[in-house]
Amino acid sequence: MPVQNAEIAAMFDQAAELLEIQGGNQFRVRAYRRAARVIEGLPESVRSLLAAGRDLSELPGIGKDLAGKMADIVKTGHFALLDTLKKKLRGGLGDIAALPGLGPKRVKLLYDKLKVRTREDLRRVLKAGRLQDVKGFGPTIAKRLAEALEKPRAEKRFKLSVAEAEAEALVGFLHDGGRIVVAGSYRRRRDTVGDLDVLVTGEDGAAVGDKLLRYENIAEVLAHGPTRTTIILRSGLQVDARAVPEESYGAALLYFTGSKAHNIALRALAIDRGWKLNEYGLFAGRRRIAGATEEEVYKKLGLAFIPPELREDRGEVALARANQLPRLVSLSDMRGDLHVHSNWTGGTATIEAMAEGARALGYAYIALTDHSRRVAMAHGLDPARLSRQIKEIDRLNERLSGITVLKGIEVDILKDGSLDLPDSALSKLDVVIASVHSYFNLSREVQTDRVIRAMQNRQVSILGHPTGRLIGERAAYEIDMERVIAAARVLGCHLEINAEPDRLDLNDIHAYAAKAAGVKLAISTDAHSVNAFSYMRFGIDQARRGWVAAHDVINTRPLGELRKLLRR
DNA sequence: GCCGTTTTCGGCCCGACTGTTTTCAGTCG
Repeated sequence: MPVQNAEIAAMFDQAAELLEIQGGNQFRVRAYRRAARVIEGLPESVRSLLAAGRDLSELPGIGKDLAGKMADIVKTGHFALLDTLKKKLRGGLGDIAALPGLGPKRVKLLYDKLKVRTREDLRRVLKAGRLQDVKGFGPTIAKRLAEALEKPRAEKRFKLSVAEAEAEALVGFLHDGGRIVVAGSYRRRRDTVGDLDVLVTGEDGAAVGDKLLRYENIAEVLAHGPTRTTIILRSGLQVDARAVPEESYGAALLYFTGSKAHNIALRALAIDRGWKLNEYGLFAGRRRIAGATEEEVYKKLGLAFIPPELREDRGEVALARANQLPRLVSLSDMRGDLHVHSNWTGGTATIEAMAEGARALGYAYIALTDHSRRVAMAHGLDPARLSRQIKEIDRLNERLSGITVLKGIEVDILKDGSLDLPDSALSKLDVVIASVHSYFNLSREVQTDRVIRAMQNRQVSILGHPTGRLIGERAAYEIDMERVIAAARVLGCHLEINAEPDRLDLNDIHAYAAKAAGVKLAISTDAHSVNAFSYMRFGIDQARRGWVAAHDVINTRPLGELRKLLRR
């Protein structure tokens, strides 16, 4: 089992935490954390970068030392420094460091004074009332820790679509004529959101916080000051509301949107010029030289405007400086939806209703891609029903104007990589999506071979939801996406970004890798109802996060061009 | 531990809020 990037990142994060607790150099700690973020965001595995002879120290935030450590980890599966750190602390302290109010200093104190290492240890000293003996621990912290220990350890992230519903309700409640915007990872359109960062402008910041406290869905108030209020909603979603004066709006939006790494990169640019950047503006000495808008701040720093989806410190700052940012795909570029179901196989609407719904959105075409027979639950199509459906679509197209319904199928990839319908049936279609809906737990190698074999069938135009993940419910199946992308490029097969908000599959990183490899993408909703066409925006979000431009996406093309791209 | 249009040493983002303080350290984002 090769070491995954996520595992290397986790090792670096753990090492950072333990170094911090031991009072190590804070900048060394930060270096490990930054490296972890960089590794997580890599479109290729560290293993294959090494195999290709690439110099890891060329990656941002990775120097000679960390490059060597990454190579060691890939080679041995172990991170020697982490093992040493753990040994020093008798197995590590990560268990309690995640508790609210416990940072590195207090964790160290607890260990030094009371030998507390685990949640169990902490529970014991709390019960014995020994926490008061330690300087810096008062009754309030003790109470909060006791409460946190009772709660399940849910560090939960919320699906973007769920966070969006919460955010829209909250903004509706808070809206008061002034500016109000939800920033943070929500504005960067990450596929999951940990909390909502709400920014408001106005003279009376305290009034906004006060109003927030009257919101009906509050479970808990964590902090409430004159400019900042933090609450937890009943859903468990945390909300940080921050009020700033109008002239600081842009700087505050920038700061609150993040990512943290992106902000640090911008602040470093400011320092280079002898300036200071904070949430109130860009300052030369005490003079504010920018801050009312984000555009203004970027311009002063010598950068093109960077769309929020790109602000992950993955090279966007350098490209903005060279004015070479990609022109990202947007919803208005989309001319059709290539993954659409009807009531023939489990959808809620007729083919005609889906076509009408798509036309109302301004689309020029949809591909009707119902399930194949293997998906018995949805009454998937066999060759005979597929033939009938084809005839129905032909008749429909004669009647319809302003939209074309392409004939398609979402054909199941069987266990051995063969397809659920014979070529004789598939060859009558305009669009064939091949998807995995079974045998999720094959080994990485077998699963990858299976999917690539399916793509080798020249009838297949698109690989559907390529990793099979359901956010928060089912992890992606084991699959070597680098091999899949390489095969897609050679075979001329397209990859799907499935925009269904539970899927968002490919994710942003894989989309970036596909684009970088020259593989074209289809962004499609997998709609089972007319309303579900609106999911397209979530797919666009992830594509934009993956630096995808309109010309990288096949369903931005006019129908004639699309037809050529679908032929292999 | 990283990094460089003040380059191989000496910097490294910045402010709000809380609790425990008696002027501020720790945590958090």
